[in-house]
Amino acid sequence: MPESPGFAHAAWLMADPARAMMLMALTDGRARPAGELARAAGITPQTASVHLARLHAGGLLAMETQGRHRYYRMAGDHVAQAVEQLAAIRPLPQPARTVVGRKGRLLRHCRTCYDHLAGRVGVLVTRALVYQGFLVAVADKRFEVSRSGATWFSALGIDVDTLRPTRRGIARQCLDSTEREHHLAGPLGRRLLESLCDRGWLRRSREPRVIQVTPAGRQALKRYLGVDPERAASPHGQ
Amino acid sequence: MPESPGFAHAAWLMADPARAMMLMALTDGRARPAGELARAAGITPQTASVHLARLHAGGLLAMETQGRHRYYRMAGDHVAQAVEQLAAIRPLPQPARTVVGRKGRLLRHCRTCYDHLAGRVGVLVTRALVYQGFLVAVADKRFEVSRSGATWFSALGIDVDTLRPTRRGIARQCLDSTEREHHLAGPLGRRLLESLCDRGWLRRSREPRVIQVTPAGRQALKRYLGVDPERAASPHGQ
DNA sequence: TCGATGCTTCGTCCCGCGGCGAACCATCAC
DNA sequence: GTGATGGTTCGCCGCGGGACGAAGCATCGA
Repeated sequence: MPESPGFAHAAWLMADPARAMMLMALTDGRARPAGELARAAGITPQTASVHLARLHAGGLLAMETQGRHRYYRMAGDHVAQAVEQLAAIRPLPQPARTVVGRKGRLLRHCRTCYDHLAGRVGVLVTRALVYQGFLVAVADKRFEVSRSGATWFSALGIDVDTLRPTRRGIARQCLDSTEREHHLAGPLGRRLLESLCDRGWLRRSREPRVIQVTPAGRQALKRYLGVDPERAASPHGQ
Repeated sequence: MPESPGFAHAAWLMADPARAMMLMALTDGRARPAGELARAAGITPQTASVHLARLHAGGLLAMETQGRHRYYRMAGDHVAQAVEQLAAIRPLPQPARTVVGRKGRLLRHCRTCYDHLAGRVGVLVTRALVYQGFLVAVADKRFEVSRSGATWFSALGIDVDTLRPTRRGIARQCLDSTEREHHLAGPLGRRLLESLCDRGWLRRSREPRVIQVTPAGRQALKRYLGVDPERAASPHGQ
């Protein structure tokens, strides 16, 4: 009668295709009503209701009632991070490589991960910030912001000192599921994405999670960070 | 016909109790033969064989054949990270929620964990020690004490060099059950708690496990570590 | 060569869980 | 009030997959 480890339950909740689809639809951090999630998962409302109740009881989703609607959202970024971490586990590559469509390429290139920047652009930006000494990777999957980093961020209108740190600090290392390298997450990551969008350097696409780099953004990334995502080589060479 | 997201498969592999037990047995990073894992999971060898093959194909485990034995180990650090991340997701404790009274709050705030400091204060102190570079989180759930750290501890009358290391070293990372973050354990953790009590900065309460921070202690924590536990944001405040 | 050991494959049983239709409950509009 | 809409609960069905016994395959020791 070996008791199953605690993580098995959370894993079980994520394992079902319908539940996984709903979690996927919530990766942007926004809250959605149950019906919309049912449609996103391709199941009937009553089935979705059971799933959502389980995800809620399991601590994966937070729920808020508004009138006759029930809005669900991720219970926290630790859940989103678990999803990302799981997505980084890839089955042994069988002979054929999967065909990636246009949308897949766009997502790989630049997307949001919960509430911050991810994909190749997210990784390149983070890598540059570390390379320039603005961020320092420290223990416990965190980043530390250096003095020069604080100055750099303030040039973007981000006052690092006024950011409210969460339990896990102000800047976290989040494993990018497609690039298999860390990108910037946490309050600072969220604020950075916000700021880049405000400046018109990045633009949210109509497709969920897809982010576009504007021409002005491309110039700015090159100038301020020496990053040119269009020309960067793919990380996983083969 | 929505295709289920990629992470669902990895989650499914972790969701089964037997597979979870085997993964658990491999969290130390060492390789173990199939039979031993079967025993650890409490299942027959033939059942374990199927599970292990799936975990291997799914990219969670690496396999190595030696003679008639087959050794399995974690496929990489990213798998262990995913397990940890999932373990951090806890179902919301419905009944206990309302029962968390004064004593519960006190325990959450500051308590002993076996022989060392835990709770919010324990985590904040540890976080500060890492942030200041006195402790460095290294592999195998250990902390290393830096040069500056040794100096800092000696100012508290703790001679790091004379501490008798156990099998797992002198300073361990212990996952805090309420804060979901590591705090300092091991001989150094024990000694630190002892020292803070001796100086009158902390005081054991009459209730078991509860620790009180004295006014002098609050001042000292702020001065020496920049930590003010009374003002720190609530851990589970979203 | 022969038996012992470690692991896998095959065949079979059966429980758990996801799915939907129908009915029920709550809120909003009028 | 009535009807409409969003969400949940109930009941039943079907299937996927996890369990083990038995048999098969490979390697080691003598």
